[in-house]
Formats: sequence, C-alpha cells, structure tokens
Amino acid sequence: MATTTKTAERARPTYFPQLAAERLDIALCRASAAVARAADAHATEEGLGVGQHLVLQMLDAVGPCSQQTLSEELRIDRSVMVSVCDDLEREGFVRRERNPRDRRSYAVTITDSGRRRLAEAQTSIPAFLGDTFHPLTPEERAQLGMLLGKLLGTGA
Amino acid sequence: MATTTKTAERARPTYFPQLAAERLDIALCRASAAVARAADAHATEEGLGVGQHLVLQMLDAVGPCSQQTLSEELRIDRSVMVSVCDDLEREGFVRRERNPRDRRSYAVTITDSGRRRLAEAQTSIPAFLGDTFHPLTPEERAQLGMLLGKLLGTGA
DNA sequence: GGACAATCATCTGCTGTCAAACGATCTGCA
DNA sequence: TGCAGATCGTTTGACAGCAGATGATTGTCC
Repeated sequence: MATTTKTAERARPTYFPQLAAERLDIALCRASAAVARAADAHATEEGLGVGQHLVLQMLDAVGPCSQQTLSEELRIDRSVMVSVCDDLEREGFVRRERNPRDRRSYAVTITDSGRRRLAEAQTSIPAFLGDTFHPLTPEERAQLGMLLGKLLGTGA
Repeated sequence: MATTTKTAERARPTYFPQLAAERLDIALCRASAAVARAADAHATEEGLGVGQHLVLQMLDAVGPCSQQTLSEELRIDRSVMVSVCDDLEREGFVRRERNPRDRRSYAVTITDSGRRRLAEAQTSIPAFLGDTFHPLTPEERAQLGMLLGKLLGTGA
C-alpha cells in the first residue's frame, strides 16, 4: 500500500493527545479496521480474499465443516460466509454437500485444487504482510495479537 | 453490549489455533473492527456517534478547524466528515463559517450547546467502555493503543 | 494579468458488513 | 403422531467507508 510512503511524505496526521483515553481506544480500534480493510483489498487483488483464505486454511486443518461452524470460528458473518463459499465453490476449491445427518447444513470440504491454491497463497502472502506490519517488531506483532485476542475474549 | 454475557453462555468460538500467525494478525484486526462498530452503534443509540463525539472533543480542545484538518487528525474520511458536520450543525452543536483567509474551507466552531452536549456524553460513555475493554488492564489498554498507533504510523 | 496545478468541501457509485426476515429442517414435548 | 420452537443457509435492505470526479477557490509561475 502507498499509505506508508504517503505518511512519510506529508506532515502526517497524529491523534491529537488531548483526546480522552477512552475515545482514543475506540478511535484506534476503528483505525485497525482500516488495516484489515487494506489487507483484504490487497489479498483480493491477489485473487484470494482474506475470508476465502481463512476458510481454506480451516478446512484444511480440521476437515469438513458447516458454514455455521466456519463463520463462528472465523468471526465472519453467516450471510457473508454464503458468498465466500459461493466464490470458493465456483472456482472448485471447495465442495458443498448436504450433511446427511442434518440436511439443513452443508458439509463444506476442501478439494485437492483448493489445497494447491492454499499452498500457493501461503507463499505469496508473507511479503505483503511484512509490508503491512513492518512498523512493528515480531515481538510487538505477537503482543498485538495477544492483546486483541484477550480483548475479544478468545482466551489467553 | 451483551457480547460478554453471550460469549460466556454459549460455547464461545475461538480462533482455531492452527491458523497461521500472519492470518491471525489480520483476523484479529478485522475482529477488532467489530469492537469499533459496536462502540459506534452504542454511541449512536445514546444520540452522539463516535465520530461526532471525536469532532466535538477536538474542537473543544484546539479551537476552530477546517473539515480537512478534522478528518486528517481523526482519521475520518473527508466525505464522511461532511455528514458528521451536517448532523452536528443541524443540532446546533457546531457552526460552519467560511474561513475569510481561505474561502474554500470552513472554520468549524463548537457552540455553547455543543460544549454542554460534550460534557453530557463524557459522563455517559465511560461505563460502556469499561464494559467493552474490561478484559484488559489499564496498562494493557495503553499498550494496545501504543501498538496500533505505531502500526498506523502516528509516531511513538 | 493569465494559465496552470493544488486544495477544500461535496457528491456519486461501489464494496463490504450487518440486522432482520424467510423457507427448510431438526428437536423436544405432549 | 402432531405441534412449537430452535437452527442452518439464504436473501433483502440499510448503512459506513472509500475512490474518483466536480465546482469553487487559492497559490504559483511565466
């Protein structure tokens, strides 16, 4: 993203310090949404959105899942999960079969093609992520992940 | 928000640990957007959105500003700032006067009514925020703010 | 003075997210 | 068995964020 260079060029805006601490928290959370959005946009450009990547990764790791399970684990809204799976299915990366035990739900399964695509993505992504998170040291990134995880109640 | 109680009630979803670290970062950033959204929704319910609150707070602290300055400092998009100021002006919390030195820009000024509204909001918000951020200690909150700030290039 | 690029506020269109509602299906209970 | 309520996937409508274009204004360079 050009944001990094841009902020360097011009007198970069700063959260003005008089902001009440509580509001600053929220302002920053809101801003971290921008990071996620940028990552999303970039990943989509590369042909595999963050949501799609997460789904493939999870299916690869834990086997067939319902869309419900996927959306709960990955914090992607059910209605959004529909289109994520639509896209993945259209490209042949997953199969949707009705779960015979509960015909309301699907058993979403990763295909061999999906596994190959996943492997590709794993290699192309790190460079971009290094770019996005480069202001932070590896320790700080780990810490950020830990704090956000704690804030969101995902356990220690 | 009911999120805290809800996560306690039901088998709470967790980011499944096999997630590659890089993706987890982004997944968490994305999820923290949900925190910001929840805060926004709550604040709007109380009659003063987060954006509006931030603007009032800044105008109160640093005096009249152009919309451009406000949107840069507060990381609110220019086009969004238009409607934020529209709302504030309609309710009489700010005045928009043309800057005589540069008639392209406005000098947005907080009114006495705006100051009163700001004072009200300052008292009603902390309770909700304490609830939202209670998983973190004050030190951790400060650290989270620092890390996100660094990630976004707002300086140390 | 006049041409040109830059800036401010604004509007429009696109995308992603979410809440609410719906049909199909399952579960529990009488 | 039959019925009420819950759950799964889906669609729809509303809304925020963002990029790009526009009109008014400013500053700059010739």
